[in-house]
Amino acid sequence: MTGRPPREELLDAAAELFTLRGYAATTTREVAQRAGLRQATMYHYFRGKEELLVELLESTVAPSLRLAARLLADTGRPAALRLWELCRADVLMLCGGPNNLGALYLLPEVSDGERFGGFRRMRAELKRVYRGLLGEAAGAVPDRPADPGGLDLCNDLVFGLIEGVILVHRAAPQRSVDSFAAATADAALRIAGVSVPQPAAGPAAQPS
Amino acid sequence: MTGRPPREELLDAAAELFTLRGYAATTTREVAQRAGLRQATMYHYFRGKEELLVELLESTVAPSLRLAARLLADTGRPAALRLWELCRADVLMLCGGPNNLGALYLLPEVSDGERFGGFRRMRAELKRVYRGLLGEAAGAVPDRPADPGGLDLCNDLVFGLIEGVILVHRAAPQRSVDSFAAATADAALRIAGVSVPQPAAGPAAQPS
DNA sequence: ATTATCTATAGATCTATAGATAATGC
DNA sequence: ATTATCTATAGATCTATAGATAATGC
Repeated sequence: MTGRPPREELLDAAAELFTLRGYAATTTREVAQRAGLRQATMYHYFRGKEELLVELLESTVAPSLRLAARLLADTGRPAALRLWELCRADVLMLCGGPNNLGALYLLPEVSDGERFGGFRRMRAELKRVYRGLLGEAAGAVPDRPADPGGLDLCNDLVFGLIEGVILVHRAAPQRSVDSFAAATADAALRIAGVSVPQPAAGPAAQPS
Repeated sequence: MTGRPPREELLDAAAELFTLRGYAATTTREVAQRAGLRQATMYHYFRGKEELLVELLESTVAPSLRLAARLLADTGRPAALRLWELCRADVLMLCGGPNNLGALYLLPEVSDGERFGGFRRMRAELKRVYRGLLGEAAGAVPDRPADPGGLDLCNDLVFGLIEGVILVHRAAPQRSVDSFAAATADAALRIAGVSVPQPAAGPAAQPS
């Protein structure tokens, strides 16, 4: 009747509480209680509260980064299509699942000190892949783009849109994540000025 | 030598600390200290820590809401142009100023309980103005749009982009906010599928 | 023997209030 | 008289550790 391993129960409980109330506002007692354990028992599985957050962050970005690397190397298909897929997958990752895991990225604690450096480095690496695909899709040579400043700005906007969906999803969590992800990927390519590659795979609403 | 009124010093200190470290992680002692006061003196100016955040939130969104109402009523000019101006002004509001005030919108505490309801209502009203301008710009009748679902989705994406710039700005705060705001407004119209109205007023980088 | 869990608690904070004192404005 | 500020502190937490007890696996 115990269900899943206590370690996972603790991570799930932390995910829910951290995303809902924030990191500092969540107590170790609440996390343990939601996992059906006493407060001190948490320390058998984790070094401390911080380790819970580190593990949640890295476990969400890691699969996304693996997919990104795969897509970047897959030079057989058009870059615009691969960029579209990456956008879509990231929106699914950020908004899918029972908890709004993407909300962890917004916690002010994360942009702070040493302890979340690993996550931040992965996130930066992911952004670099976006930039590479964007440069290819826009027809520039990756290592010497015609307009580096414009490319960086465009990359920031696309990346900002993808991270911004966390907020949209938090405001309207009832919407179907699947079609929302496709629509967001469409929007990302529109920001980039790249035509959406695959009408069949992206049947999202095209306003106006 | 005291500089500005203590009330403002306290608000500024709170803005800096809340945006940097978060609400729950910031102590009233730190806020007061940064304002050059003792911890207890804060309670002469504010009912409590919460009131600091409420005041910061409402004082940022209120001017934005006033501008939005003005733009919505200004039916003499094209809706696309007015939408562009609103986007630009909001980005300036969210990213301008010494502190990254927009980051307050991301705090998990804000989406929580009763106490920030006033702010959330203002924000919802602002979003409704976006929707109105977007509907007009897309050529639909405001009260009976041809594709309400598509309009809502598009509105969410545009609004998400605007809020997403908070994250972009947090990641790259050194960029000129002015040109960034114009580029974001351009991107918002591109998401909406509306052509950018005024090339002279929006000299932002157009990638590719 | 090791792993998992619990109770109890030390030590450190943190918010908000109480009450004193100084400064200001009639 | 009122406003602004301070010191001191009550009361409530919260994290992490210590140490005991039960369960598990050889």
